[in-house]
Amino acid sequence: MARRQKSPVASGDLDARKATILHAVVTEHVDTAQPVGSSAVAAATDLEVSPATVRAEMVALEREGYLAQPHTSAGRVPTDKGYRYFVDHLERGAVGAAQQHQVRDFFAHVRGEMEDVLEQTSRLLSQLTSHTSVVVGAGHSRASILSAQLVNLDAHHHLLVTVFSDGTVTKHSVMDSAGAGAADVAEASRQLNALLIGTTLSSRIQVPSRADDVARLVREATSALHEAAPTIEGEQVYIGGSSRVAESFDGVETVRAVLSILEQELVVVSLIEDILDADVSVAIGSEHGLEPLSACAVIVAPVTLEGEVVGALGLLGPTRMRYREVMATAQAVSDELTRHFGGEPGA
Amino acid sequence: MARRQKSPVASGDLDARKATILHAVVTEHVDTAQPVGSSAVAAATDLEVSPATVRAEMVALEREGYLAQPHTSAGRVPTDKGYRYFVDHLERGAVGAAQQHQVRDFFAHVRGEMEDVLEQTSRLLSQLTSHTSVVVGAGHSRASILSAQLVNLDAHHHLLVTVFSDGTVTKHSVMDSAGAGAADVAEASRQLNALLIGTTLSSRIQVPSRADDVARLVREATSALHEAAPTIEGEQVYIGGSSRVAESFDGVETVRAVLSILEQELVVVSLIEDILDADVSVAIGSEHGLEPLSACAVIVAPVTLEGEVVGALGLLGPTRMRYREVMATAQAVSDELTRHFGGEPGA
DNA sequence: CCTGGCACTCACTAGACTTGAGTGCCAACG
DNA sequence: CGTTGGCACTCAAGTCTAGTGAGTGCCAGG
Repeated sequence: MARRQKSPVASGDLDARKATILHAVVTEHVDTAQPVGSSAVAAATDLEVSPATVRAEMVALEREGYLAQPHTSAGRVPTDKGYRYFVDHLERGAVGAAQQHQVRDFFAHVRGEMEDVLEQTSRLLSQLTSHTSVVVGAGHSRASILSAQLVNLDAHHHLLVTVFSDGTVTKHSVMDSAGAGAADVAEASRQLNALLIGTTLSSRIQVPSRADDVARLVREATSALHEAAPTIEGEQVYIGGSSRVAESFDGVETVRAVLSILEQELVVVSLIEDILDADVSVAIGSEHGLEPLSACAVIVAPVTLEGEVVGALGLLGPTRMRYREVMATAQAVSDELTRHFGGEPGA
Repeated sequence: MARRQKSPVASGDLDARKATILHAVVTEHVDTAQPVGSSAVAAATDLEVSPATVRAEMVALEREGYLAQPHTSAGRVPTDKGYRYFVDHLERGAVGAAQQHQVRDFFAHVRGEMEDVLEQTSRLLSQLTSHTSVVVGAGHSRASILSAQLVNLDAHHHLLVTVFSDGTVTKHSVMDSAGAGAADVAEASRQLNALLIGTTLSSRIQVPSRADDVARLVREATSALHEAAPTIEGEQVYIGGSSRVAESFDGVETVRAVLSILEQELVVVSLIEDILDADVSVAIGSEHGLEPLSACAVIVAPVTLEGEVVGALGLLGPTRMRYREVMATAQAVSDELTRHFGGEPGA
C-alpha cells in the first residue's frame, strides 16, 4: 500500500491512511446519503486516531480533489475522483450465496430465443441491483446468411425473410408495382437464396441485370436488404427497471434527463460501448462525457461468445452506489450469460 | 342543455350555469395547476354573475362530487367525476393546422416495416402531446401462415421461421439432440411448409406420427410453434416519452409507480384494451382500476384496418391534462395511421 | 506528528407573526 | 326568490427570529 510519494498533489495514489479515510467516507456516504464528518470516520475505521487528525487528512483529500464539502460546516462527500479512487482500489468480492444461487437458478430455467433471454436478463439485473439495467446484444455484422426467402404477401408486396448464422431473422418488405406472377416470385426466391447464402451484410453481391420480372425482384430485394444493413447491424437494446431512476435521484429534472437519455437507444448503446472494456468497467459521473448523466455511474460488463464480445450489460445508478455489490453482480451475470450462450449457441 | 331535473343529487347532468362553472374550473386548473377561486371563475366566464353566486354554485358542485377543496380556505379543484363530466360534454375539436400538417408529413415520409412505423408513431405522439404514449399492435391470432421454413443452424439446432399473412415473422428454435442430416432437415422444412400454410395459430394440425428423423423434426417444430402461440399472439407494445412522466407528476413516488406500471407490458396492454372502445375514449383517475395510475388519465384511440381493430394508441398523462387537444391529436394520428395501413397493407 | 480544546460557521428547526386568497354566511335588494 | 355586497373566519404560505448542533479550522501543548 505504501507507494512512492506522499506529495500533496499526488495524482496516482494516496498513502495508506488517506486511502482508509477516503474508503470510510465513501462507504459511509453510500449508506447514509449524508455528508460524513470526521468523527464518524474516526469511529468507522480502525485507525485509532482522533477526529482532529482525520480532519487534517480530510483537508488534504479535499485539496487533492477526492472530497468536497456541500457547505462550510458540513461533513465531506466524495467527488467523482474520490469514487474513482475507491473503485480502482476496491478488492473484488464475489456475490453473496443467495444472489449467486438466484442467478444460477435464473439461467438454469430461462428458455427461449436469445432476444427473450437478454430481455429477461435485463429484468433480473435491475431486480438484483435495484438499478436500471441495460443489456445490449451486439449486431450481427459478421454473421453470414443461412437462408433467404421471398414470400408473397399480396399482389404488390413481398417480404424478404433472411436467417443469419447467429440465429437472428430479419424481414424487409419489397414493393412490386408491376405485380409479378407467383411463379416468378418463387423463382426470385430461389435465386435470392442461392445468391445470398454464405454472404454477410457487408459482402458485395453480383445481382442480375436482366430486365425481366424475376431479375427485377431479385434486385429490389437485395437492395432492400443492403439499404437496411446499417439498421440491422445496429444492436438490440433491452432496458430494465427504468422506474428505479425515480428512486435514485431526488431532483425531478435529473430524473427527467436520465430517462430522456434512456429513451435514445443509440445514445445508450454508444455509451455502453465506449465504457466497455475487456473486464468489468465503470464510468463515474462526468467520465463518460454525457452531461445529463453526470450524476450517474455506469457499470459495464461484456458478454463473450467463443472469445468474441457479442454483447454487454450495463447498470446505471447514482454515483452514490454500492459499487462492490453491483460490480460483483454484473460480473456474475456476465459470466453466467457467457456460459449460457457458450453452452447453447444460437438458442 | 336544460335537462329534466336540477335536484341536488342529479347524477347525469348539470344545469347550464353549473356546467359553465365546472368547465371554467377545469380549464383554469389545467392552465394554472392551482386551485381555482370563485372570483377567477366569475372573471373567466361570460355569466355576468358575482363571485358570491359562483360560490353558491360551487358549494353545490362540491356536494355533488364534481369539485373538491384541498383545504378549507382554498379554491376548488376538479375531481375525477368533474373531469369526467368535462370530457363527456366536450365538443370535439380538430387539431391545429400546424399539428395536422406535422402528422400528415410524418405519415407521408415514414417508411419501413409496420413495427418501425408503430414505434416511430409512438415517438410522434409523445412529442406532439408532451405525454407518454403507448402504441399497441394487435396480435395476429387470426393471421394465416404464408410460409414456414426450417433452417439448420448447427448440428443440434434448427430454426423454424414462419411468415404470417399480416406480414409478421416469427422464429422458434428447435432442438435436435439426435442430429438429423441436412437432407432430412430440408425434407422436414418442405413438409412443414405444406402442413402449415393457410393454417392459423389456433388451427389443429395433423402431425405425422412416424418415428423417423423427418417426422420427429416436424413434430418438434410444430409443437414449438404452438407452445409459443400465446406469446406470439401477444401484442407488440411501443412506449414513447416515458421521461414525460417525470414532468407530469410532482411526487417521486407517483413517478416511480407510473414508470413501474409502464414496465409491465402485459399490464399496459390490458389497460389499453379495457379502455378501448369504438371511438376515442378516456379513462380518468381511478376509472381504469389500476391504483398506481389513479393520478393519471389515459386517452385511447383504435387503429383499424379494413374495419377491424388491429391496434390502438394511448396517451397517458396527469388527470390535469388538456383533454381537448390531446384527444384531437389522438384522433388525428389514429385516423392517419389507419389510412396509412389501409393504403399500404402489410408494409 | 498527534491531540484536545475552542471559537466559529451555517444548515436546519421551531415558533410567532403576518399576509392574503378564498370561503361560508347573511341581510338586503330588485 | 335568486342575486349580491359585506363581513368575519380559516388556513397555507411566507417572513422573521432565535436556538440548536453537527461539523469545521486553527492552535498550543504533548
